[in-house]
Amino acid sequence: MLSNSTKYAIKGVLYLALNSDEDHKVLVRDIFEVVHVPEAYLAKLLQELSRQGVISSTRGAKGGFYLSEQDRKRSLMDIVKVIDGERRVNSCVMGIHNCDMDNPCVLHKLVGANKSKFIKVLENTTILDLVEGRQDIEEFFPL
Amino acid sequence: MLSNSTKYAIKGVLYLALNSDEDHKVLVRDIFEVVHVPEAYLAKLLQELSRQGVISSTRGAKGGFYLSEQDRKRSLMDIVKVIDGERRVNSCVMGIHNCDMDNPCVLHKLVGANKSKFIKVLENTTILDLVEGRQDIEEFFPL
DNA sequence: CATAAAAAGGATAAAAATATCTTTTAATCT
DNA sequence: AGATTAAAAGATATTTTTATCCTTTTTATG
Repeated sequence: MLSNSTKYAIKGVLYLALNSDEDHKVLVRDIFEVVHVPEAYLAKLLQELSRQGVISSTRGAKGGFYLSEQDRKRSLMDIVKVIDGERRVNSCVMGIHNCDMDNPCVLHKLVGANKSKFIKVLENTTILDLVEGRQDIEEFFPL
Repeated sequence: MLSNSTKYAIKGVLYLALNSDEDHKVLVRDIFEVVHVPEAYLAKLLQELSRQGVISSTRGAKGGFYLSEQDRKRSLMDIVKVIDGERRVNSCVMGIHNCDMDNPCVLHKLVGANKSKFIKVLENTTILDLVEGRQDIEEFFPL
């Protein structure tokens, strides 16, 4: 359902949520070991998230990646959409053509309810929610 | 969550459930177009299912794939396990090491309940259930 | 303004998943 | 027995995903 890339991206963003802000930018070099994602690959993922406005970054000396206050209000789904694309998430669990939430196949009836909830969770949970103790982020590390 | 291969396999088995029995074996050649899976690839998947005893087959003239009465009592999870392997299904949604249903990470708390239900559905739904109108299989074709 | 720091971008490589092709083995039917 | 049919098995090819490397551009600062 979620690609490894998306999982990596979420881990990276959670790290930023815990360790960065406008004044404390973070280098990929400092994240990748903690979250167990290859440095260059994590860089690529964060770059893409930044390009799409889901996270923030500045180049050059004293630069790095960080989360603005706005960024923290992003949902997990925002990350998923950037990395996996909307299609992957919304498409039929069974890969059946012409089948989606509105026009479900048998397997959807069986499984779709769960999937819908899963998607809603992703949509309704922000980075902030996760960090602000609504979920106990501590347990999340080491990732 | 489910690989394409597993989805293909489920489609193939459902076709067998609807169109085969001990006396009416079915050739891959007759299935693949209906379920929209490449012939040789579907053959591979069905062979594996047969080898693992989830479906039945005989070689040679009058041979083919079919579902015995026993086979029909198999759960969807049995198919998933053969094709994707147990690990893939049971492993952490987030790919976090040392995290599973018993020892869940944050994302598990968030998402795990849905996943558990999803798994239970797969475990508790047999081929027979799907075919015997407990689920309306007709809608399932064309796959 | 020079230099160093850091993300961005492009091109390539490796691995995994998906798919195909060819040969072998087993069953059935003259 | 021999011919034919069809799955099983093995080898190979393609595509997608994941990952790395190297160069370029941007920015801050001494």
